[in-house]
Amino acid sequence: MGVAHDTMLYSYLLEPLAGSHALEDVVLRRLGRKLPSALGEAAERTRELSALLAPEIAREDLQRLYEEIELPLAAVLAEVEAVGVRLDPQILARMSAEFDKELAALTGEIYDLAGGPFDLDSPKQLGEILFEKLKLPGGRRLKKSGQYSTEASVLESLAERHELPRKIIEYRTRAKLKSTYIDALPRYIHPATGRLHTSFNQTVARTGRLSSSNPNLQNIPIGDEFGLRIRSAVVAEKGWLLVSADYSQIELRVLAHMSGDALLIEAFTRNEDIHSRTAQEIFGVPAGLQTHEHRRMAKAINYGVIYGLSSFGLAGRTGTSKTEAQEYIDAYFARYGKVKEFLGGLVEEARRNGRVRTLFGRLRPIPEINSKDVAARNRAEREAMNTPLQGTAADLLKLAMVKVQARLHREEMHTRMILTVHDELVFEAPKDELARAREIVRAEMEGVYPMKVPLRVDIGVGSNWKEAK
DNA sequence: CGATGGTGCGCC
DNA sequence: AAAGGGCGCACCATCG
Ligand SMILES: Nc1ccn([C@H]2C[C@H](O)[C@@H](COP(=O)(O)OP(=O)(O)OP(=O)(O)O)O2)c(=O)n1
Ligand SMILES: [Mg+2]
Ligand SMILES: [Mg+2]
Repeated sequence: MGVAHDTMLYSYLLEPLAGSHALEDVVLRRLGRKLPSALGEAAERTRELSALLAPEIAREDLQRLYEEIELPLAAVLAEVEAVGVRLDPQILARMSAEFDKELAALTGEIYDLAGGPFDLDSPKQLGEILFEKLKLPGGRRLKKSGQYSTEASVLESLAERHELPRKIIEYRTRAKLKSTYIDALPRYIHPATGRLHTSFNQTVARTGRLSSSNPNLQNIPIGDEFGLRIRSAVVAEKGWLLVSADYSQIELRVLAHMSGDALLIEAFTRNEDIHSRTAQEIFGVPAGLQTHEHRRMAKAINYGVIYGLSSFGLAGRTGTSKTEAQEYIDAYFARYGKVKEFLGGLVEEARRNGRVRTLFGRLRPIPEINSKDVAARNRAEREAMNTPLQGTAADLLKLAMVKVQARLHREEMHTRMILTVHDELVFEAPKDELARAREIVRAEMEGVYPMKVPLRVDIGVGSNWKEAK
């Protein structure tokens, strides 16, 4: 027997902002009573709940999203979680010892520079040392706690006045990698399978994205050499290979489709790389000479500008003046005229309906859109601009997951899906199935849903995740 | 002692 | 952080 009504998915689709969609909470919220502990009565309440929610799903036009995407996806996710990923604990064990030494040395240097020991993991203590004891300039106060801000960008701005801030940044970066990944991940290896089994949460993100927890495998480092080493610890079984398939410039392509902007559509029809072009424009580096870091920063700028980055924010990130930043933003939207119109239309839609939808009809309420609090309202406008694009990209990947998995099953392949990261799927394939697996993945992902622009997927293969990307 | 809030930061 | 969006986790500080 299959599943007919999934109240958790119903609830999430109807109220994506709700904090919980656990049966107990949904019964309380929607039926106004406590879920009985007696199983027979609990079953009655559950049936009553599904009878309430199913027609609402239909009224809100969420039926196809539920039947064709979310419900079949739940089964796919269960499989992906059960398969798990292999981790090479030796790579991380070596790094742990290495980081121990490095962190100890950094700690000593920092105490010397600070004129005494303190808790390096305490931003509160660090702030007092920097701005009171050492009397460094600035000292912006945080809103909620009144503490001094000690985040990396603040420390960076202090770096020319004192050696300490750089050391702190170095310490923080190393400590973060060690505590969150190097030491934490091996503890999650399941004794029975010898693999890592994350949870992919289907009812958490307000835009329709999936999230991953315990452990989170959607934020495995990639940034610098150490990050790459950590990523290389996610490995394929002997005789198998990892295949990574990541949509190229996905939300930009979604934007091109939804806005209908001719120039953006033409760019993708010509197979151009907008991130790389932005890198060239901002840093003056031609495509051939760009590092991953260049493209990554350019990507952040592209999405930042689209989703409401201010001239202040852009100037802070690029080091240019606020005036120049504003000129860049203006030029950006002047170039893509219909993009500006389209984003404005989303804000209008939110004002009118109190909510926005993705291409597939997924809903997100924007409750603060008419707020009198300027900050809250501005934030709501940015949410209204972001959600249809981020959410449509999520819908596309979810649909692709369902299709790819169906195809792998239908063709009785041994290739298995092991990870999903927003616009990327990772598979583990037996070496002799590799070519076929690649074909299937590319075909199903690129053909998932025909759009005004082609969808492109970058596919890589390797014995570990770093190599495959 | 555990829960909660805040800060900071890893990724997309 | 006043002003890209979306997450989860580690750690400190504080509260009850
Ligand atoms: N700083 C960032 C990075 C990513 N994203 C969103 C938009 C991207 O489309 C999506 C997927 O992230 P990718 O890193 O895969 O970015 P792209 O798909 O745009 O580029 P690429 O061609 O490198 O895959 O996540 C974002 O909003 N802000
Ligand atoms: Mg991508
Ligand atoms: Mg990606």
